[in-house]
Amino acid sequence: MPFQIPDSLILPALIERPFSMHYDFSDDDAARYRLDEQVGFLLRKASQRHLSIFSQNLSALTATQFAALAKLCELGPTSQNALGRATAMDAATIKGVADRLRARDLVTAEPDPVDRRRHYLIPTEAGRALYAELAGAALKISTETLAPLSDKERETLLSLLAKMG
Amino acid sequence: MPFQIPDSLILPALIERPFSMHYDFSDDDAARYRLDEQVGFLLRKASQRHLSIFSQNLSALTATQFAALAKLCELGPTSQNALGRATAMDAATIKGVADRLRARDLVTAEPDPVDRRRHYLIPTEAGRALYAELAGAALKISTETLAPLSDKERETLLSLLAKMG
DNA sequence: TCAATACCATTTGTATACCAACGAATGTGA
DNA sequence: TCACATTCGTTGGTATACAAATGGTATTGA
Repeated sequence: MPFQIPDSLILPALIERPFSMHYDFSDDDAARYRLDEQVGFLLRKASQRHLSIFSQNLSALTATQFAALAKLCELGPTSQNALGRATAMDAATIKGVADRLRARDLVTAEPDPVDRRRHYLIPTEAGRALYAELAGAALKISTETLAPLSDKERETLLSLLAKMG
Repeated sequence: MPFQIPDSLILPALIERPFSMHYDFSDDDAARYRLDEQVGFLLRKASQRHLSIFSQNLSALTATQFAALAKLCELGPTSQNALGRATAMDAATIKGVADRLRARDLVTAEPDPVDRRRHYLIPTEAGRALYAELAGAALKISTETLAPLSDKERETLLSLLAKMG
């Protein structure tokens, strides 16, 4: 690690500020901000890496489509919006995902006899078979995503992510 | 928490399998798979929450646009693709982001005198001013995203995410 | 019962995100 | 010098993701 000249010697911001600032931060935020250390950037990069591993190991479906199919197989017949809530997709997003799953005959829609607004989504035989066939690969993808971490670190990461909600 | 009937009593999968499987997993992967425990799903949900906090606290730019502008202010004049690499965006993505920043006069493009393929991206005065103005909010967003965690947990999470690449 | 409210599914519009392909320019090695 | 590969920026296509608006339906409360 080479010697780092501190920002305070490089950036004249702290000197050239005769008046008080309009926000609540004591130091020069622009100088302190490091993109590579922000949690949002690290989350985005980790997600990108995961999705890359996913598509390499499971090309039949996207990660989102697999999530919807898996949850639907887990829950059984579910309305479209309810499936969206269970998979963290808003109504507009789950619509597109469900459409693409239906176009491939992995899912069908049945009108709800009680509530005429609703349509149940139901996995087809082909959908259940594909899920059963791919579940192993999906588990392997999770393992591979966490491969850089030790067993204890994996557990820690998952619990911290869950805690962040 | 009401009593939960264990899956083994509901799902006949473990009983109804007379032959060996075609893949390497000893148990019924489809029955073992829980979307809510997979790292990819947890990463997606954490990112969603972060982006929601971001847009609530900083509506002038998207998180991606702010990331590109911040990195450009940090690096100085940079070719478009190089900025994309520095911010984890591929060539097609950074193109759109740079176009939108240029449309708002936060960034300009200058031809590279040595390499006629390249254009330098350079933050304008307005771009630097906006970055300086918003950097504090961006730091606050990171803090708020990590708010459910203790100080020690925050540090742990960031280092584990960084370790995952 | 009826009006206000909430929910369901859909549509439109914008913004990432990535793949694949492309022409132009640059770099390389023999 | 010249074929080859690489890089740069762009384009077209597909797939999330979310905001906002809409029409239809259901629920609720006075």
